[in-house]
Amino acid sequence: MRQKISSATASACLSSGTETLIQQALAASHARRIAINPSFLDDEKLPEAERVAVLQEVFHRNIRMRHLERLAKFLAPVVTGLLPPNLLIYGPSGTGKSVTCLHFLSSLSGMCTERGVPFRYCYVDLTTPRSCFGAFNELAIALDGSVRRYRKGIALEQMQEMIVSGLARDSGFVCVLIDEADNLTSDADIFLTFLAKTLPKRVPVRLFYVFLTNRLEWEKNLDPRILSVLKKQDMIFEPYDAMDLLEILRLRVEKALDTHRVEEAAIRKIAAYASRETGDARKAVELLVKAVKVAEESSGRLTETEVDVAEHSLEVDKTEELIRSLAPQQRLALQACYTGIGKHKSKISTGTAFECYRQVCEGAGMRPLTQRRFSDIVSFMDLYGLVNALVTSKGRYGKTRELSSSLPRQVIERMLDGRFEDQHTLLH
DNA sequence: ATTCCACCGGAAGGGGCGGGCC
DNA sequence: GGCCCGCCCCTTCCGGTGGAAT
Repeated sequence: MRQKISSATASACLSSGTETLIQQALAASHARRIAINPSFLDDEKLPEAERVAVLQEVFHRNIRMRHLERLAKFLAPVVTGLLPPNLLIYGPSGTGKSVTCLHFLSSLSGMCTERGVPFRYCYVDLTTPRSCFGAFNELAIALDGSVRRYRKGIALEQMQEMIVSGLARDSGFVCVLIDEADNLTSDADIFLTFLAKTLPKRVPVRLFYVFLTNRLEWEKNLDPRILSVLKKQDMIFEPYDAMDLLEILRLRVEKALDTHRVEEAAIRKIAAYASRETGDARKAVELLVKAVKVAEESSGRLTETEVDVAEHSLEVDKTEELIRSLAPQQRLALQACYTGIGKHKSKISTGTAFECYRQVCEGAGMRPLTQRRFSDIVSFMDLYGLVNALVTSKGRYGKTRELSSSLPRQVIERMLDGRFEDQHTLLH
């Protein structure tokens, strides 16, 4: 019915002048536009020079000053020709570890050039988990400055030779910044031994390393011999507090948005949300972007209301994304749990949920997993907050986990309607 | 105090698969 | 390109458990 009407209006529009409609839509969206310069909301889209300029400005606003001071204390000897210690920097994601270090190293490099001290730095990004081979690959690419990737299947020794020969012609100081160093999945020891022992002996340059990690316990899993060779200094980056986040957000707002349409209270609220959660600056900017989008689609002003709406919809987006990324069996299990919870109007036991799951599997034409495995999946979903699973004892009637809902109603409805299914089947 | 339920969750082992290595 | 190792997913088995019922 609804479809009929909409197709009827559509054909009417076509005949009566689609162009007018498009113009109207454009004018309306223009009138509500807040993001004048949206690329400033996404660092990835900025050209290198602009990105550096934005960073300069961030650091001019007394953000991360203490950390810059400490970095300077450790690394400044380079300018006078002394080899600084290696650094290990801890801090949760989104606390600006990489950004601060890159900014600092770029300034340091500038000073060294002025004073005629040969210095360069390179950035090894292990954000996506890498094996030992992958790490060598990244390092080789970072050192020789090319974009090519070395072919898989080369022996590790050969990779090491390439790295050595890449540095053989160099002289002066080289700083290697290794981001997310804890992401080495296998044989981290081989990689680090090479960095700490082999490489410095075999190349004429004077090497020092800065490792970044967000796991405090990383160091404990390492071979103590490597640690002693590294002779490193430790530093900690705390999460941003609300005031820092507010400064960062204000800068973005000034650069990217129409400030007349943005209320200060809204920005404060975003900063408060983000600092209450993890103090992650990326998340704060993400929320700002969403709020701007919400505002542009509705009132055309960014106020606290838009921030609340954006916060909620971001939450929904995240859980829906999580559900979409589940393996088929996990998704069936999740569906079964919510079918069961819906049917019984209350908490259900693992046994009941498993029964539902068997039926759902039958409906979907899939072989059900064992109850043991199902139980593991429930634990997993509990861990990720997709269901609440509380272990309770019902005395003589056994011990079980009570499953209850933990998702917003609209997400459950969409899931049970099978609306996530479509995209999944399209993918396959 | 003891029994007993209904499941928890650890351990071990098999099969499949992808990535590292040559 | 092909081999092989290690990892992941899954099953099977089984001892463990908190508290209502007896």
